[in-house]
Amino acid sequence: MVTPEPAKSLRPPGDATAASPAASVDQVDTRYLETLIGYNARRAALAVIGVFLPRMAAFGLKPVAFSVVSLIAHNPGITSRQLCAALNILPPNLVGLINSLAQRGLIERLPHPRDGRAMGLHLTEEGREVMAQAEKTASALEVEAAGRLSAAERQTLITLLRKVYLPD
Amino acid sequence: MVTPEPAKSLRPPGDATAASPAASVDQVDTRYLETLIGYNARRAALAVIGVFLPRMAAFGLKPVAFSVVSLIAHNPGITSRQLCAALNILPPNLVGLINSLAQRGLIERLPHPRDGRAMGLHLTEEGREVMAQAEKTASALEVEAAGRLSAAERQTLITLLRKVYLPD
DNA sequence: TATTGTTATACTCTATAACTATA
DNA sequence: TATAGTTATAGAGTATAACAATA
Repeated sequence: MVTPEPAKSLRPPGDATAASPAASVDQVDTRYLETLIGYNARRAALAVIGVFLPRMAAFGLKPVAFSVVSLIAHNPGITSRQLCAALNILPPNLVGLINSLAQRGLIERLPHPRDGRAMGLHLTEEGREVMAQAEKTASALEVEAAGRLSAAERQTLITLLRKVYLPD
Repeated sequence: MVTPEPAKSLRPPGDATAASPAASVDQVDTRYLETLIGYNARRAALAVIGVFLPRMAAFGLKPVAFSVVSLIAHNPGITSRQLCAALNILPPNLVGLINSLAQRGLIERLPHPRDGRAMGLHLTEEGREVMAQAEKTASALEVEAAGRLSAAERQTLITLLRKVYLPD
């Protein structure tokens, strides 16, 4: 018998890097990747978005669109440039989104009170109604997406994540 | 004077939703979005990737490629299908990546010991050398990316993130 | 019949350069 | 000159359908 028995899923605590050339893998060892914040943050974000997408499809809002409309709701008169800075979006990529939101009647562009180049963004009455429901859904969805976390753990997680991506 | 004074950055604790039609925004209020785990996780992941990309460009490895090579390093003989399942990648999107890694001489495909359809993936000697440096860089980069977090906080963050995206 | 790896392809997301109008 | 918004376009990332070889 040249072929060894299938490797047991339990590997030495050190590592499994040294193995025979023709080895096969039973249980995939992801322990190293799981020591990296970037890896875990990305996996967690994609998992939450996976729950977010089908639920928010009822409102026709994908994650970025939801963020944009939410910021307009809480910052009446915000400009495209301010949205881009706050959400790390590039201006050309926001144009189409703003257009479609305006066409759907969720937002409207009013002239900026002090800068003739800029447009202040505001929710329409329909936009306010849709967003009230959408934010309610998004907040409820949090519990479902992070079902194994207690309220205190959720707060801790958010605090730590903000420390990662916020300057200072 | 019809135009009101620019709104102060301090807003009432309740919210700033109600404001005059022609209002302009001084400081953008992102407090609602920051109550959402998905929003924070996505922002944090993008921030870490922003540090990761230029540093790992020296090895010619972007995040997904790094994850793939790392899993091959720690799981010699892993198959494409297993990589896809572990990293949530779709098979057609892995083909080109595996090809380029093989062409660069970092990995090699050996026949699977017990499944004639599958190929076991292994690092070459050069792949082992590159990956040793790459993982060293990635781990050092963690401290830089999460500079404001203590070691204990980093561990807490990782534990909480895993609870979000891992089943069970 | 089910699965591995693959091709072809489409769709979405993100990035860069350049233009206009206002400041 | 600098900035807000826009256009056009390119590139990267991600998705589905269908196929050949093997289980």
